[in-house]
Amino acid sequence: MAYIYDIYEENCPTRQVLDRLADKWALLILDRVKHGPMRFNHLKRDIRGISQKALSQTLKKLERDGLVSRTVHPTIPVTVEYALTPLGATLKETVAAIAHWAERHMEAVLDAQKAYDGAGGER
Amino acid sequence: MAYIYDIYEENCPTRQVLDRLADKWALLILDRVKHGPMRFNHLKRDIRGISQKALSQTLKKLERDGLVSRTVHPTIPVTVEYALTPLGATLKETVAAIAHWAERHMEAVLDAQKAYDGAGGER
DNA sequence: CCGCATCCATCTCGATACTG
DNA sequence: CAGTATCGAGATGGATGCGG
Repeated sequence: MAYIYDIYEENCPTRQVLDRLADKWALLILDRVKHGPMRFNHLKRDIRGISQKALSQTLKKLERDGLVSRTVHPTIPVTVEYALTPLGATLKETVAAIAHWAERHMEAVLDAQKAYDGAGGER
Repeated sequence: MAYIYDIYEENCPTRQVLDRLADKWALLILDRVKHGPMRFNHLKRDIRGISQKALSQTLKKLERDGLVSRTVHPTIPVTVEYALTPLGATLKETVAAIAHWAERHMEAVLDAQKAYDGAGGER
């Protein structure tokens, strides 16, 4: 299987996109938002362990990449909703595939880690 | 679609696996290695921009996770080959899906970035 | 050829505090 | 509610030199 672009080349545009996806928080946010719009603090509450800063930064990147939309409702106080854009929606299946792989093979990975650490890691 | 584990929970084992995959170099290495065993310096040459340190570290993580195998051939000088394990092979399709999404939608992302930067980014 | 050790610049991240 | 600003700590990355 060949690529149109050489993804092993530096500065390959595909790599830049790959870099964005290769982000722990980005994947979780995309997965969390795929069922419908969500507010900032709702995301922050749901995605345990993410700091406000990381959430803010990651959302901004995703917005810049056109994957997530940001809608401000002029209520008092303001509410801001984040949702998948049509472009972002095309990622749904891929993100789900990653998450499900992680689920299915998590135990095997954990076992491999144990075996590895037990074999050569101890001193 | 529900998950067996709550991937939004901290310390969820699935998240740990996700974190490993959410790595720029890991994805590139897995993709590069999926057609057969490769030597260390071959990988280093092919994956432009990766430092020896990053390659070495990422390979070790992948080996620990049981995704990549490391085989030392006692030649002089030694040659070391890295290959997908059976577990790693189950990731082939998923990694390919990510890479192909990046390829297909790269232009849209680049356009979105341009629009975003042009609209509110300039000062 | 493979890869670890070290040094050092850089960056990222989390916690905290403050604004519209 | 939804962020931005700031700061210090820790992780990360590249460059270099050495050893098996």
